[in-house]
Amino acid sequence: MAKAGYHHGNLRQALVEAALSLISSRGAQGFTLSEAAKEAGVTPAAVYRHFAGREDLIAECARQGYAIFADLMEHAWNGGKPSALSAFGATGRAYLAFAKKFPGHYMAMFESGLSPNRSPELAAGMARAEAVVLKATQALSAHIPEGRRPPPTMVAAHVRALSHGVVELYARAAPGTQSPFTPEDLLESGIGVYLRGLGLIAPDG
Amino acid sequence: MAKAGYHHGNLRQALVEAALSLISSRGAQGFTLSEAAKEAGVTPAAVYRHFAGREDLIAECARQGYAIFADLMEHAWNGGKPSALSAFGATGRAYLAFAKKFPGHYMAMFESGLSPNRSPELAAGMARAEAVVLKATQALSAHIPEGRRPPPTMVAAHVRALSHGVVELYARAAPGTQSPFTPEDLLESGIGVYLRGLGLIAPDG
DNA sequence: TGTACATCAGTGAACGCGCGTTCACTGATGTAC
DNA sequence: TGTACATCAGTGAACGCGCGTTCACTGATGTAC
Repeated sequence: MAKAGYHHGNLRQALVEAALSLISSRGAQGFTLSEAAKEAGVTPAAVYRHFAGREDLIAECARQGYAIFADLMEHAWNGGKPSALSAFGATGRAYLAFAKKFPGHYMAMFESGLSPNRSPELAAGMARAEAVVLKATQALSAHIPEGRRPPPTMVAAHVRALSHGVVELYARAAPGTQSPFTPEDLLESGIGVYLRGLGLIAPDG
Repeated sequence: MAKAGYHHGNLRQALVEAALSLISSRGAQGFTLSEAAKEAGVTPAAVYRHFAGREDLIAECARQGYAIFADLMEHAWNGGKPSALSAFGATGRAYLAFAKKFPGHYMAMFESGLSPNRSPELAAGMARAEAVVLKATQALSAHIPEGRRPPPTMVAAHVRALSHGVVELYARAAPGTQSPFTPEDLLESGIGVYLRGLGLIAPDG
């Protein structure tokens, strides 16, 4: 953690954090390598000691994001305890909490336009995060009345889409797209109605 | 439509169309004024005869987008005929169809980061489009059993979020985020479950 | 129909800027003896 | 403990590039007479 002098000490992570901060305020497209270097107190050329280039730095942001995201989701799911339903609700809240607390990571993961297939590490992070969501929807699926049991992958996609939509439209300080409801309320209530539609909550509950 | 020679004839609209094409392929952030000018067969400086600058050109794309969008939504809603429920489904399909058919407009409207409040014209377009959605959810609301009738603005927000999420995650040729379902199927089924949750479709329907 | 002239949509050169990336280098660190 | 040396993280200058924007200009168009 020695910070002064010629050698930075922990430049790699400092660059990642500078990049995350810039991405969250300017978007992944608007982020520049030079600015990240400057914010870390270092020459642009120094970045190339640690990353192959601009894209590689963004990819590392995404990679760390997937790791945090998957951890948070797994922790929220908690093996489906105390009940699949309540644990499912917890993962929904965790999704939104992640997006709000780590906007730079979220943007690097879902809005940077870079493919998770660009490196095995990225793909693995993505897969791990997705596995949690799928596991949760599968567990939930067992409680759905047989007649109206959509494929768990479809339920997962619905929930992902709703969550992502709430984040994009209502959880950002987006100018002009305000709403009288908090994103938390919107997601909670939206998922509530959806689960009722699946027969997982009593119609009058 | 005279196209040859020194004067272009309809440069303003040609620039808008070039911009839309570029935005849809590179994103609103990645779009450049110079490239749009080149694609329209004109010097970058010529753009300034018709637009105040880069941002103004993007804003015009968004403005035209809101107009098309509101028209499509109104047409789909069709005064709530033959039934509020079926008309509502039509507006959902229209939303997705718009996003797929006019990706440049969609991105300029919802992903460019520019505020609808930057000009009265933009704000009006936005408001008109939103009014259609709200009208539809209000009409729908009348058929919801009283006990579980959320505010229509909340229902509108849920539907918007789900639609936007489906577009962003599943309707783009997004690398690595594939799904075995078409975006159309996802939106249709997702809204179906949701409406069931509101008590608008019979539980076993 | 023909000419003079006002209008204005486009040109092309220039500007200052910040970008990503490269390169030979230099200064700090840490290890071998 | 002290010295020589290998390692390597950072510097700083340079590159070519494309950007948005400005400016004086010029060529085409259309109108008045």
